[in-house]
Amino acid sequence: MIDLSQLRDNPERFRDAAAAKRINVDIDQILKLDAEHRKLLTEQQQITAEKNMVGRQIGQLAPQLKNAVGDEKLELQQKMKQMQQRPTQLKQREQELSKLIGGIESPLNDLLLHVPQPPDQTVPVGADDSDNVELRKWGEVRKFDFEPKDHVRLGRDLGMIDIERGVKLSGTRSYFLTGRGALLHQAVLRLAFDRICGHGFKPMTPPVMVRQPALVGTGYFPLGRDQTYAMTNEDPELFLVGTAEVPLMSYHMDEILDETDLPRRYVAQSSCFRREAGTYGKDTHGLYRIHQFDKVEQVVLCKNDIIESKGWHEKILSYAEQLLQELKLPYRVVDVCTGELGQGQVAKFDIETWMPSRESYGETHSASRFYDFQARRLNVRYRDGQGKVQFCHSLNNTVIASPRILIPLMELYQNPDGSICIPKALTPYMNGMEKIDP
RNA sequence: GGUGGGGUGGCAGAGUGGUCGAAUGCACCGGUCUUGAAAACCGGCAGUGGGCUUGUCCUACUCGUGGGUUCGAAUCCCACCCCCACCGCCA
Repeated sequence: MIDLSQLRDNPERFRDAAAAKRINVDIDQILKLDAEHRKLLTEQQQITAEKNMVGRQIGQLAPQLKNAVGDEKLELQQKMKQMQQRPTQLKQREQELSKLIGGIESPLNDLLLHVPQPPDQTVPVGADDSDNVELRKWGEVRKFDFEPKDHVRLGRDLGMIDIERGVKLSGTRSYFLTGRGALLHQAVLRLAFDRICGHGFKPMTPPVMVRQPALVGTGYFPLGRDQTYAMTNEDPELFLVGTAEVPLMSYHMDEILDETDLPRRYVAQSSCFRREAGTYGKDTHGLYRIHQFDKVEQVVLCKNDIIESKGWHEKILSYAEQLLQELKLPYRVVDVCTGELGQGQVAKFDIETWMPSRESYGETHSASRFYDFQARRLNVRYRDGQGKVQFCHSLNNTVIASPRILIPLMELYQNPDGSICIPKALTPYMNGMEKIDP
């Protein structure tokens, strides 16, 4: 959620943001409704104030009336009756206004939920991923002196992946990980979890079914609703999360933290569910784009301070990089351009890992910074040193997402004989196994 | 799934129609006292929105949520959400 008073002061900034992020929202309509809303609100509040005042006077009279006798009692009764007329008159107009106000608030709130957070000044301007700016590269891209197999082939030959049976049960973009495939998947997740805990993140196991407020709060609703699986039999409706970011960020919903509690750092592994609506025919091969996967996610809640936010953004990015370096997977970091930013993101760094079968770097990580966008929607605040209540800043990044990370892992570590070496970092998590032989 | 009880400030806990946004205690902050600390005492201590005369200002809303009754609702009525206890079922 953006700050409405900021939008009033500088609507142009939000019009530009909407254009840059290609989000369709009528800023002028918001300004119009807001002005109307405040006008009616003021009128209504004046009426309510008068009504309340008379009510209070009656309240003072009531005990007197109780004790009074004879003429005095009659007099007071009459006075009371007379006084009671005024609030009744006022109430009609008050209710009229209340109806009008309600009629404005719902479309206004709906529009406000669509307004994007403006990107940070430093973000490269652009329309799509071709405008993303590469910041750095790490590692040597492996040149094969034999014909390499892709992960689907490797997975089938080594009994690690069974896509056919996954599809048989659950339809397109579904899969089984089998045998050593399932082990490798668990190993890489556990390594990631342990490493990030080592950086001071609190391990969590969150719910993956959430109610709507968590999704609205984190900014996935209303705009991303069609990407989310809904359990419509439940009342209230439950949704499967697409990332542990949703429950982790919502953990402190409607709370006021103490400044000394910040920063809050959490990590969770969760299954992630994504409908991938509108991607028919895109990335249909293998385990790149699938409906269900597992991910270790890191989130940070920090003070309302831009410098500090940026610092955390760099840090959570570096934690992911360290992990890829430990796994010796070549990657690059890109500064994602304005057109590719989500509604609430002010800046985003993606890590793309080299995937031989795609002959390109493919996105494996995404580190986002929101400033107070999510905290406003989730109402996550803290009391600062001066006792002032402020919205937190929030950030998140992938630590590892699997099986997508198995694509580079399997393809880059393959040998001419069809076997796969297991990276040193993973062997302890594979019960000492160093190689996956045919 | 069934039955019963209950949701009040950071926490505990009073309040069952009338200046109640709410007693009291704890916690917290400031002060007095003290060499210092503790104790004691004094004072402060919710959030959000609107207005303009931007003030130690006015005002509205908030006692789980949303409606209703009433001149007036934390208090009465209805619906929903949640929690607790017991029973049934169960990984």
